[in-house]
Amino acid sequence: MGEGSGLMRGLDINQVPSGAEEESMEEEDDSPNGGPPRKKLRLTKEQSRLLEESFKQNLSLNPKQKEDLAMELKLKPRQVEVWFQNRRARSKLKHTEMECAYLKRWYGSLTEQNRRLQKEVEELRAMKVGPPTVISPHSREPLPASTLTMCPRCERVTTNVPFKDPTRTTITTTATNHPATLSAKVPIFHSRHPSTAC
DNA sequence: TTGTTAGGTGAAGTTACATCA
DNA sequence: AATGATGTAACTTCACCTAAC
Repeated sequence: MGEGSGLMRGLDINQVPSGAEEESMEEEDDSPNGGPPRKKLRLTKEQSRLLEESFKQNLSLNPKQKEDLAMELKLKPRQVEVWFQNRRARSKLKHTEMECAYLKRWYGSLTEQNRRLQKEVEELRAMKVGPPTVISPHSREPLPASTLTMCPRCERVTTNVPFKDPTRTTITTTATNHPATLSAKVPIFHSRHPSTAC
């Protein structure tokens, strides 16, 4: 349905940066299907620079902007359009790759955090001494070890409130800031206990 | 007001060519 | 010189939106 089918079929785009091609650029390529192989334009440095500059200002162009830019670059509007489409795609791909890398780091961090906490749980269990020594800031009462968690940034043990099940042995972390629901934002630690806690 | 149609556009995926190691 | 990898211009298809009717 889009302009791609039919309209642009067989419309080979060869850059002819001579100025006299404005006319010929508008007409369809007379090569039939299966005709001569399509040539591939390589944009000049200056063209790329201008396109990039324009892209920084607008991620997409309206018809007038497209026309003007094409005129300025001595390209067809369609070429400018295609360039912007591909540029947006590259931009998105890059962002996705960065997000993927971030998630991998986050996963690694969580794995490490989990490992430390498991170790701590084991240690606390092994101690088998009476009541834990951590005092709740709220009730002023000693807290069970299972309510404790550790901030991986400051390495301090903090409480995992609200506390409901004293028999629970696994330590859960609140996932309200899961990065999958964010868009490449950083940070997750300290989410439950901001400035004052650490 | 609602439904239909055509045209325009963007996203996603693919193809094909140019370039380079 | 031949070749495989890579980058990217160009293409295809689909979905969505909007204006005209």
